[in-house]
Amino acid sequence: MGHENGGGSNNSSGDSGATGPVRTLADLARLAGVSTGTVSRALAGKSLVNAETRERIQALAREHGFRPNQMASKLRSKRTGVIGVVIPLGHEKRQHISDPFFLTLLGWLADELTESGYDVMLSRAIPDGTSDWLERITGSGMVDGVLLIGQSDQFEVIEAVASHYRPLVAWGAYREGQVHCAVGTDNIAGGRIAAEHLIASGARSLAFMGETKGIEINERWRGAEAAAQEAGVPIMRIPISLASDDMARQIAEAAQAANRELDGIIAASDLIAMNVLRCLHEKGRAVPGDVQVIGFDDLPLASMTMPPLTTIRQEIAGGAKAMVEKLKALLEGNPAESMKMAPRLVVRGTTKGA
Amino acid sequence: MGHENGGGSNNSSGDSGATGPVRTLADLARLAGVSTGTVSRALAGKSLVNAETRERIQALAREHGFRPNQMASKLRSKRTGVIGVVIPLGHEKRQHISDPFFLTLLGWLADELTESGYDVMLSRAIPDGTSDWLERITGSGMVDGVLLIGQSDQFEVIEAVASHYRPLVAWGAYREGQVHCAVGTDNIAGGRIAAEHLIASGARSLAFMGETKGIEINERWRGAEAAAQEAGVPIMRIPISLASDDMARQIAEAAQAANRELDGIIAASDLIAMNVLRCLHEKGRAVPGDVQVIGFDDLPLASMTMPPLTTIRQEIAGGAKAMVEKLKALLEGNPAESMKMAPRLVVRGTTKGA
DNA sequence: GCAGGAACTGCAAACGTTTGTATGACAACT
DNA sequence: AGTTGTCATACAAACGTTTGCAGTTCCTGC
Repeated sequence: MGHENGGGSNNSSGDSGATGPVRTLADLARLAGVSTGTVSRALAGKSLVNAETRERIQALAREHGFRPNQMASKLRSKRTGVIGVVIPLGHEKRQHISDPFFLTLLGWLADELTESGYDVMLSRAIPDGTSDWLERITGSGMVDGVLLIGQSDQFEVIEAVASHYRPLVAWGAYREGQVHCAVGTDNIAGGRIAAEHLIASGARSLAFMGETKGIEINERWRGAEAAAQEAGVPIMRIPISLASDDMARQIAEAAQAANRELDGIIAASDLIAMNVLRCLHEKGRAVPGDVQVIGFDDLPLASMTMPPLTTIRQEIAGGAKAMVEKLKALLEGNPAESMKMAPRLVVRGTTKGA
Repeated sequence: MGHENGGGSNNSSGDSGATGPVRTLADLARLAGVSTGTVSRALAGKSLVNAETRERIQALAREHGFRPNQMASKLRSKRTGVIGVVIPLGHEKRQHISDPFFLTLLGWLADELTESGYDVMLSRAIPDGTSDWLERITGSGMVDGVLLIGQSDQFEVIEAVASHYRPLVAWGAYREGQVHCAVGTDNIAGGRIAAEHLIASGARSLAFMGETKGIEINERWRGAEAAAQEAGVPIMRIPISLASDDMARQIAEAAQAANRELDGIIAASDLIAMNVLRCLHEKGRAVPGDVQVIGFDDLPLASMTMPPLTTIRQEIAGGAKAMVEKLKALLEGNPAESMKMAPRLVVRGTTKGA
């Protein structure tokens, strides 16, 4: 391990002529006096090769810092060891991965995947009206499988691709009978819980803040709307773009317009909730005194706002783990069922609690 | 373009027997009645091939949803179009990519890289005492170049690898004469500015909160310490681990121990600052009335705390852009110089301002 | 002492591209 | 008309692995 030079048996300098850098199996084979096939097997640690020879070859490889070319290996073995993680930007024009929910999920996915020995290939995809954005990734032989961070408004495209490309798991909504495997939260229930909590805490006029074009947020809206109607409480919908600079302005305008009446705000995500909080603070409205606010996601930063944010928790870490497990099942040819996780109310300081 | 069937010249159904799925250039070549070489050139859009033939082949490819196998392509052309983005976890045992600074930088890097037509391969590397963690990535022929998100405590390893592997750019510190290209903030200046601002705003007893083993944070500490000494203000150093659950506890303990005297806290990062803020709030100490707090990074979430966080801004987006540009220069064989960006004080609500 | 296995190892054929060179056709110039 | 040149395409050699199959050696049991 420690010193290598000075030992004597090594040929680190001047042996049988200038042995250039060892770049290929063939080079190493020549050095070891065996065939490339044997070297390949030895490095793969297969038992087909004599233990002693294997050790010798591995030592030689280490000494010369040799690493087999992955492209060649992958081409031949038709297995890349790479999972594509794709973020469909969908309707959002702003071309950013920087959304904290995406990043959080990505972090957990990356952890799980590397844990399982996979490499992660990150792609930001901008749907273009065809299914090309996805098939470019699935069909290139570059990845063994694909993980989708969100469905955006591309449900049909994903279905179409999944019908002929098996190893694909998406974070998002599950609709009865869909073919692609999805892991996500029960957003309708989540929306409902949020509205019910607000109403139970005394809110009498609600607003839902979020752009409802994406499937998931649309479901949250529908859940909230249903709960409000059942309770006979008025609820309005205020679309908020996710592009962060617009967001503040839009929220300000919305708050302006609906100034007095509102006393309960359901934000479609924690990110929106944080902006709402700040906006209300600037307007001098007390939270939760004048207005109660509830978020969605329970990102790490939700507990750091002032007051800490009441929110609907999605099990992001658990979901990431499930996504990877299901993908692995699919890669092995086994079926994988979609999974809908129950959302959980986390009461903190922005609602009057129960 | 529009309809293809019914024209007559196409063989989309029933022609010369069941033309199975088109998987290789050879398949397509047979269909088009040309050689694989021509198909390859046609799909690459090279001018060596007759415009008409090229169109025909491209149309055929589209029709059959053919995509050339990337592994084969990359093997042959020795160019992968992939950039490895590596997060060295270094001294931190906790194996998480989820640090918000990392994720923010990663987001920008991914945006810049995909913009330039590169794919992004994400690796979480756990340094193991050797340089293997890095060479495994650089030496595998899997990526064209490597971007390091932070140097952790692996400065020497990075230097060693960079001496024989050119296309490598790191976010982090620049030391006189280093061989690897680094892009980062002048952390010493940043630490100094933070301390000076606190002192100018009336702080008389400072604390620096952060683990100073990593190069960058160590520099921030040195800058702050120097400024404090010059002003004759006492400053203490409180190591804070970055593992988020420990963090809160450690901060609470530290605050306990140094209870009364402290009136100025320099957090080594915004994340730490947010935890400090929350902790102080729980203890009932007013910010900035009793204690002033300043962060470092200016992450998006810095403006969302209550009160909004005064911090030292690093140009993360600009830095990401620079990293990618420098990497591209290196990939083209040109030299690339390290870059040290000036930090900027952003005064918000957690200090008494000036 | 010999047949029948084990246990290893070598050989060579893929994997699916890209690309340098050769070939053929046809136009243009002398 | 012969030569030169251009253009379009075919041919075939890489790229560096993995892996089925076929040897080779050596041992075991009869």
